[in-house]
Amino acid sequence: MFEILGRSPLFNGLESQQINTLIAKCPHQVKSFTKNEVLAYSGEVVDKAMIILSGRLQGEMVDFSGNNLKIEDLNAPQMVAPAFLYGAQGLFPVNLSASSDGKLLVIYRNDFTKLLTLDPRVLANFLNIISGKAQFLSRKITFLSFKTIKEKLAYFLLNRLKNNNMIIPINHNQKEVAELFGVARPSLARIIGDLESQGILKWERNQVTVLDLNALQSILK
Amino acid sequence: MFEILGRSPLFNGLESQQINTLIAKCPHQVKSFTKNEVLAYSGEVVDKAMIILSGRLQGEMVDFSGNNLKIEDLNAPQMVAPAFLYGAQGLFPVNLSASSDGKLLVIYRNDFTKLLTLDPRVLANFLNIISGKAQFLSRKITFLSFKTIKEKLAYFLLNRLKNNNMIIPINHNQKEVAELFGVARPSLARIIGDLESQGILKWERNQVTVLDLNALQSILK
DNA sequence: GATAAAGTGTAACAATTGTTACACTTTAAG
DNA sequence: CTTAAAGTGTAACAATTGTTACACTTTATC
Repeated sequence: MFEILGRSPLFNGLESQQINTLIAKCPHQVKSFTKNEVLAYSGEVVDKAMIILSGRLQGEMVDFSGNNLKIEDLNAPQMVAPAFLYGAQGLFPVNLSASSDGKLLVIYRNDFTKLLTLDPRVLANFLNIISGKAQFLSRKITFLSFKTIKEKLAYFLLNRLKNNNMIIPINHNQKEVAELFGVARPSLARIIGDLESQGILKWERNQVTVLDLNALQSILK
Repeated sequence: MFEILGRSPLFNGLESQQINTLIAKCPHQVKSFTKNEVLAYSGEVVDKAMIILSGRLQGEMVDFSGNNLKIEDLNAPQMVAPAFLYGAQGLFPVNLSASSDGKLLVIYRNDFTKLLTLDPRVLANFLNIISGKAQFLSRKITFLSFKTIKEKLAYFLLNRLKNNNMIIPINHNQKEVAELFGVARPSLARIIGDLESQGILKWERNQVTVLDLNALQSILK
């Protein structure tokens, strides 16, 4: 168990022995789950920290018609929904079920809070985890706020410019970039063609050359 | 100062005297700022916690052309960018400047981490603050993921259904709802009219009646 | 009750993207 | 080198939303 936990971001920087000592001071359970068992339903309160010790869980979004859409696999030593353990709306965002047999380390929220005070590294690690989630979501929102493919493409390219080097390596084909943007591949190709026609950029298979940086930037005004 | 901090969510549940004791144990500065002073630029590392004691700050998004768009006012006793203090990409998401003269409580990150270990209430409060941010952002992403106005409206209405009561009070006019969705008011009205024509709902000034719940739900398949 | 303001409904047209299809080009495999 | 597979470019048409304008309805004010 402590070897697995040693690989968890929550205990980054700690040795197995140190993790052992910490966990021993903290009320916890090791809970087994069996394949297809439902561990939590969307909308339920998250009142305990859960770290996967073995096996696999899956998170499924339930739409308003009752259909399930699998959105994420969770393996050891991942922590389940860390950003929902605290906060006024700390409800499971998805249905959580088991894809296989396995084990969970379970620590109730108040006990987990105490665990965080026992070692500043664990505290900082947990703060890093949930802050990282928030920052990822923040960046995603920036991207989703762009309404046109042209804006998405401009943002994508401008974010990859380095040291005023106008040649941007791209190791995705057009289909993959389109999927990244959530748009249709031919539609993306159309916009690329438009920007090429306007002399703003030159798109090749593994690289893009920005020809008119000002024009590209002003797409995002 | 401690009266102001007593109103900060970070110190919720603590008396002024307790806050006084905690802060005294923690290296900190009280920094003054003057109107129009730039306190931080977008992209700079967030290495200290900053809590406004007096005055007002504003966060401005800088687009790629260098234009500033004011997005947020911050007053006492708010904390500046709490979700960016930890995490690998903990960079200021905006330019931060002063709208007036005022004062900030400044605590460097490592010292702030230690402060969090001194009182489990403060720790839980901070975890609540940044977890709440993540949860808010997560909900926003759900909404932004809807591509059509019909989907946005279905989600908006289904989220307001309570106790199988098909009458939903709406205390926004169409213009306000359209702004909430980030769409054009006539376009929203068009979709409302479409759904009314289909017998799915009846839209009145202060309320909406859901006439065909199944149809509304299946918009979100 | 009359008038003004605010809110709503709708039409015409423009802009953007999605979908489907297929031709062409490039890359990979044998 | 040849063939097959993958990637790209483009067209035609459909779907959705935005913009502008204005008529109509409802609400607020005097």
